[in-house]
Formats: sequence, structure tokens, C-alpha cells
Amino acid sequence: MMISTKGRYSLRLLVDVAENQREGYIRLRDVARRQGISEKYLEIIVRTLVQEDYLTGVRGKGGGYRLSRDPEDCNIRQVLEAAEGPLAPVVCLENGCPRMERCPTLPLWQGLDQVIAAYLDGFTLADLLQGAGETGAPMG
Amino acid sequence: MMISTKGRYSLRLLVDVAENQREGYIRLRDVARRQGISEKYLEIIVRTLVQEDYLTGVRGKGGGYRLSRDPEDCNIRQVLEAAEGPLAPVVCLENGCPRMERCPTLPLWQGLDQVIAAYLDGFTLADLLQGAGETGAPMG
DNA sequence: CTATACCCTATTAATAAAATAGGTATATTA
DNA sequence: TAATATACCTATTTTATTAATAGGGTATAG
Repeated sequence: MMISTKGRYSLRLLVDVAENQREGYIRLRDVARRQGISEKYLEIIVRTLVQEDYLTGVRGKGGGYRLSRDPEDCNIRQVLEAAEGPLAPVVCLENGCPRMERCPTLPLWQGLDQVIAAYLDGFTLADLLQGAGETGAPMG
Repeated sequence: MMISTKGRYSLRLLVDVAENQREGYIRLRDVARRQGISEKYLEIIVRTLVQEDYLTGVRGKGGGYRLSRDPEDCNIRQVLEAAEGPLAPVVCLENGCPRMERCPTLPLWQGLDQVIAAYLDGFTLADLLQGAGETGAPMG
């Protein structure tokens, strides 16, 4: 499986915050409840999103999280790479391989990698919020 | 990582047999040596390819493997699915999820799954043999 | 004072990937 | 017919990764 819970939960977390932040800062506890994910595990996941400046956290009473950027500026490929690391479909593309020079399958994997990156690059958080993805493609 | 050694070695095995079968049946031992993969592990991998009728095995002295089909008739997506099982990029698409009805990210994954399948569907073993993949796309 | 984010380390549980070990069946050759 | 080489089969082990849990703590804002 290519996308683990780290990436999937990251997107659900961002969507949840985006959908609820009109009410003020969103507590992780509430996201955990709504999404059915343990608060402790979300803590691990939210850290990266704060570091990469997709979310801003505010401490203390009344604190919580809100988006640091407009949903249009949250590129889905970049969010997933922040959460998951490289999205390469085969290890060869990450670690290299002594046979790369003459490997007959390498171009296949390079092309696949590009196709995946291009697809995900076509989405932003705004697309997910609008349900634009229902067609399988962003509305642009 | 989406594609494991099962899928990657399967393709390299098919390419190796295709490139050498003019000399008669190809012994697994020779593939193992050329490809730098243990013979025992290749045994596991070759089994599926025989079952799915991509390769034919002949026992006894002088035996080995040859392609059961023309390279043009070996679809890369189908080979990989035989070796790996479903290529779905997220578990949700395989096992389902109680939130599928209203999940804002599901369409993203469905689209990704389709993009991957369509890309791989565009390749056959013949493309890999011709090095057509060097452009990242089959020559058609 | 309290509620929240934020930080740290460790442990476990579950699953999957990768490989190994040892045996059986069958075809060819001497 | 015996020896050999090969495919074929079943099971186990090892290693790595994912996914989560547990439990502590510190900083800060209301």
C-alpha cells in the first residue's frame, strides 16, 4: 500500500479543520472524536503539518488549530510528501540500484512516478472541500 | 512503497526469459545468477506466473521456462496484479471503510487508482523489451 | 488555575516483505 | 535402470514497517 495512515489522516485532519474553523480554533480532541482517530496518534500527525506550515497551533484555553494558508494553496502532493516522505512507487527510485543503467523496467517506474505526482499535483485542499473530486478530477 | 519485490522481480524474470529463450528453456538458476536474485525466492515468484500462464515450465534435464504468450500479450498491469494482488494505493479501496459514503478524500484515491491502472495498462512486455519505456511511455 | 498545544521516549501489536529450508515429482541421459 | 537435473510444493523464519498505545512531561494563553 502506497499511502499509509500518516498521509490519509493528514488529509482528513486538514479537511476537518477547514470545515470547522469558522467556530474558532479547533481542538485536536474534537477532530479525534469526529474522525474516529486516537488523539495521541493525531498528535504525531499534526506535528508535521505545523512544521510545514499547513496548520497553526495556539496554546492555552480556547486554543487549537487553524489553517495557515488558504485551501487553494495546500497542494495535495506536497501535503502527502510532508506526511509520508517520497511517494515513489518502487524503492529503486529512492535508494537507487546498481542495475539502474541497464534495467529494462526502470523507465516504467519513472513514468509511473511522474504520472502519480502529476495527478496529485492537480489537487488542492480546496478541491477536497468542494467535493470536486467526485468526478475523479479537480474542477480547476 | 507500492510495488514490492514480487512485482518487480516478476517483470525482470519475464524480461530475462524473453531475452534468452531463443537458446531453449531457461533454467531458474541462470535467471537467478543474471538478475542477482536468490533462486529460492524466484521459485516463489515464478509459481504465480506459471499459474497465470505467462510462463510454461518443463521439468527434468534440459527443462526450464519459456513464455507462454507473445510479449505483446503480456499486459504489465495484469502481470503486476497477479504478482502483487490489487494495486490500490490506499487500503480503503480494498477493504472498504465505514466512512466511505461521506469521505471527502475517497474520490481522490479512486482517481489515483484509475490513473495508475491506466498508465500500467499502456505497457506490455514487448514495450519493456524494446526499451520503449525509455521515453516513459510505450510507443504504441 | 485550567485547558490546551507541544515535546519526548519507549513499548507493543499487527502486518507485510523477504528470504530460507527441505522435501517431492518428472523428464532426460548414460 | 540408475543417475541427474530440473521444476514444483509446503512450511518456517527473519526482518522491516506500520500503526498505534502508554505515560510522562513543559509552555502558554485565558
